[in-house]
Amino acid sequence: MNVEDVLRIFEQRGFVEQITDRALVSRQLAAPTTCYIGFDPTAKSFHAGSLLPIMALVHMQRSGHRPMAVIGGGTTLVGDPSGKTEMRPIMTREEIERNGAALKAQLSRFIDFGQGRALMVNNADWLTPLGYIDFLRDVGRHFSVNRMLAAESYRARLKTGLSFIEFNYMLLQAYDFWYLFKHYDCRLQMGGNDQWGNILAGVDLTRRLEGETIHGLTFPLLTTASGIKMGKTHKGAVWLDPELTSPYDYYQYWINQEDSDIPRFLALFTLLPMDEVNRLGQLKGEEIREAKAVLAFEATRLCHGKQEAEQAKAASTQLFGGNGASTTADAVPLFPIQRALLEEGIPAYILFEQAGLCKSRGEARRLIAQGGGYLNGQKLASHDQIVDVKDMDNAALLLRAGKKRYKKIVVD
RNA sequence: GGAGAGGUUCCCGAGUGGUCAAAGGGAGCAGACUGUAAAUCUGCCGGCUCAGCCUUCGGAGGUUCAAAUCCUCCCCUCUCCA
Repeated sequence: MNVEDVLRIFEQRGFVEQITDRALVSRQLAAPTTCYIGFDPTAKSFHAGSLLPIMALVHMQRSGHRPMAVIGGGTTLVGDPSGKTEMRPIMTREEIERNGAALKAQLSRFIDFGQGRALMVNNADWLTPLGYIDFLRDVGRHFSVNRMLAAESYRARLKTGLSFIEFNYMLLQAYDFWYLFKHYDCRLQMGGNDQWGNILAGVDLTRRLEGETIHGLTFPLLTTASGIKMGKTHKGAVWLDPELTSPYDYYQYWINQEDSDIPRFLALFTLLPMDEVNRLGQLKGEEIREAKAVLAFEATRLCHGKQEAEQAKAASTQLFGGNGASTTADAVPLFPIQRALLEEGIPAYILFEQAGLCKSRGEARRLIAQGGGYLNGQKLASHDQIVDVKDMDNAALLLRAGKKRYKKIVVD
């Protein structure tokens, strides 16, 4: 198979923060290489924050390499302290296993696991049978506590406290890398920059145990231009699971990104050729909206498929296209309500709360009082205005909270 | 194990007997301005049947007309010592 220069692709697209040795990695990647990224099964779905590593695996595969996704079923039992200020709650095995299975299915949307073109393994398989004494003798002896304490990831935790179980995390991840090298000839580990210390530990361990040099590469830790962690919104995380975050909301998440993030995000989160990325990235002023629409469409297409992406785009165009919103828009999140309730009539603020547009009735009252509540495009004058069947339009009601949040109410 | 400091509303952080649903900042929400952007300005920002009521200041008791504030016990965190 023809191997493309994936390192150059990574560099052009902004995937690289640190690299163990550029020349060596470049040489390694001249031939098909097995590489891995670890994912923590702490939830049953990935969120937008995991998209960067996922895209990295996509590029690896497209360039003729063999990506491995390692589900951290074993390491999650311990809890990675890197980049955290608090100890993470330790999860039960059942939870972790359930999550791992769901993540596997989700990753298959991005990567082809057929015919050994990519692999997915769970480190619980080799970590849980480890014996403590053997592990200490074989692996523990190669680690210098002095050096571990010097690592940024631990240094930050020294102030707030670090439990012994967390302190062991680095050894386990190092052992993973060695194990994957040994059993799958995996020679490159990638990860977020907070993983740098852990990756190096694996490289070191493998050198000591095998006398072989393997490699590491980290991605920049993405924050949006306003410094917020990637993939978070007021509603919490933006999930890749359409049940948790609808394709419409997913599309909206991307199209609402700040101007200054657009060039970077187009390179990272779409597969468009760099010529196109550069062209779109140079648009100025109002034209940036075009670039945002492309970003949103491409990102949604990668995650949910073309059809969903087109629906999300159509709904967004209708809702925000200037002609005013209408109940005919498809793909707007629905909220079913019992017919009887609507026939009786329901105060507007209660409807907003029930449809999930407001967290509490009090919030709904405030929203409407401040002029942010709309019914079928009409501003609501009073929070206790009664909404009933007579307000239906095309057998639906279109609620809007503020400028951007829509919900279509349909009869159950 | 010993000594000290501390646990406040989503986060940071004031408050040390009533005027406290609790300063200030951040985040968030809404309005204005715009381009479904940013910045800025304004308002909101525990719940409810909302000019009133109910539940909050680590947990459980107690003192008091009245407690986030005082007392007792317990849990947890941090610092120093062992």
